[in-house]
Amino acid sequence: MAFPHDIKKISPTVWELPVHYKEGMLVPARIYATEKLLMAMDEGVFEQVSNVACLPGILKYAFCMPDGHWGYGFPIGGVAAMDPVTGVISPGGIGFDINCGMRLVLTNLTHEEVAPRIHELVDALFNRIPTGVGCKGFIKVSQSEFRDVLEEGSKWCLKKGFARPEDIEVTEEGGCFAGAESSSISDKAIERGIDQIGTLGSGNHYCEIQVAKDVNVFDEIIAKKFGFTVPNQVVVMFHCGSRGFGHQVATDYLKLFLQVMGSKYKINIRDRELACAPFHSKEGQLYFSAMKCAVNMAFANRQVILYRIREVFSRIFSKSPEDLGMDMIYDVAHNTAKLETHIINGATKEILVHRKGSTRAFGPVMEGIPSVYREIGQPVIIGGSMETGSYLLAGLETGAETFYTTAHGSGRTMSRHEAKKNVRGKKLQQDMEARGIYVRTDSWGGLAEEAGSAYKNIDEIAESTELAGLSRRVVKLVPIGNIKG
DNA sequence: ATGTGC
Repeated sequence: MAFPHDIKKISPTVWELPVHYKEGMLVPARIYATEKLLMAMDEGVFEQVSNVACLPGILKYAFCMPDGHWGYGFPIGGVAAMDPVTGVISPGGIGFDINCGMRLVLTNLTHEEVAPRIHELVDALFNRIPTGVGCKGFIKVSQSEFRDVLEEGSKWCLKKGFARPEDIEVTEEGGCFAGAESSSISDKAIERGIDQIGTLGSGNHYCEIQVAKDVNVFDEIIAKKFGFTVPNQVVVMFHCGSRGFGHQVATDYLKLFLQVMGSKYKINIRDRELACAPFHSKEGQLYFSAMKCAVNMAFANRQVILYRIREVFSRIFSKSPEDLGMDMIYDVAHNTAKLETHIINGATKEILVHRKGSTRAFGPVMEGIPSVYREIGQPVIIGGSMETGSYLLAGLETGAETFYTTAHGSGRTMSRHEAKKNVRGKKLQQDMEARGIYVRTDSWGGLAEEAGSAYKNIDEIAESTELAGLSRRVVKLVPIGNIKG
C-alpha cells in the first residue's frame, strides 16, 4: 500500500480519505497534520485509519492525530467514536497499555536551585521508583485489597494516605472511572498486577525533571493560572500506565472477542487486530468493565509514584512537599474508551469515544474540567522525547471537531529495532549529560530506543495542534534529568 | 507497551 496521493486537503492541517477510498468505509477518515508531518507519516497510518472507518457504529470520522504512527489495529494517535447502541468496542482502539498517561507536578524551585543537586535528585528518584521490565512495587496488598484498587483508582490512594484531595480533583475523571467491576478480571491479570502499584515500567515510560524557561512561555496568563510563578521554574513530568495488568486485560479480551466476533455477532473486519464486540453485548460490557479496572490501576500507579517523588524532593531539599509547592497541574489518560456527551449532527448524544495514543482536551467551561481550570480549558500534557522537551497546552472550543481530542506525544519515526541499531545507549547518556540532561536507566538498549532522533519534532506536533484548533500552547518544558526503564 | 515469543 502506497502513500494516498488522492488524499483531499480540507485545510492546511486537516486531510481526508473519502468513504470511497476503500471498500467498506462507513465514514471518511481525517488526519490532522501539517503537510510536512503528513508526508513523513508511515503508510500504515492510512491503511489503519481507513480500516477503523469500517467499524460498525462509527460516527462522523475516523481520526488520526499529528503524532500518529502505525500501531496494533488502530494507529497510535487514533480516535474513533461509536454509537453505543449500534457500535462496537475494540481493544485495539484503546491499546495494550490501558490508561498509559502523563502527570505533571509543580515545584516552586528554580533551575538555579535544582541544577547543583540534579545528580543526587535523579539518583534518588531512580532508587525510589522501580523501573524496568518486570519491576515490582513497594506496596503489598491482598487480592481483595487489589480489587479495591481496581474499582477505586486514586480514591483508594486517598484512603491510604498516598494522595491529597487536591490531587484527585486535577486527575481526569477524578482518578476513577465509575462502574469498574473486578469480577470482569482474570486471575492471571490479578496475579500480574498485584505487585505493580507504584512502578514506572519500561519502553517510553519515564519520570523527568524539567524547566519552564521564561523564553518558552507561550501564554503568560494561562501559565500563571496553571501555577507557573517562579522564573525558570522546575516541574516533574512522568509517563506510565497499567503495566502487566492492563496488558493482560487486553490479551484476555482480544482472545474472547476473536472467538465470538464472527460466530456469535457476525461482524466482519478487515484486520484481526481490530477485534471487537458490540458495545452492548455481554462480552463488550465485560471488557468495558475490565478496561475501567485497568484505567483505575494506572491512576493508582501514577498516584503512588507521585507520593514517592514528593518524598524524594522533600528529603533532598529538606522541606515538606507542601513548602516545595509540589501541587499537581494535571493527569491525562492516553489509552481509554469513555462514554461522553457530544453534539452529533446538531443533537446532544452520548457516544463511546476510543482514544488510542491521543489526549482528551476539553475546551473552556465544559463539564468534567476541574473548577480551577474551568475558564481556561483542560490542561493537556504532550510528552516529547527525553532529549527534546515536552509541552503543556490547554483545550479549545474548536476541539469539538475531534470530540475534543489532541496529540499525546512526539510519535516515533524510527522503529525500536532501527533506533537500537543506530544509537548506542551508553554514548547517548554521555552526550545528553554534556547537553545538561542527566539520565539514569535500567537498560542501555532501552535508552537507545528512546533517543530523540527516533521521534518526530515535538515543536511541530504542538504547533500543528494549535494551528488545527485542537489545543493551544502554554509552555514548553525542557528536560534536565530523567529516569527511564 | 509487555514476566518483550507459539
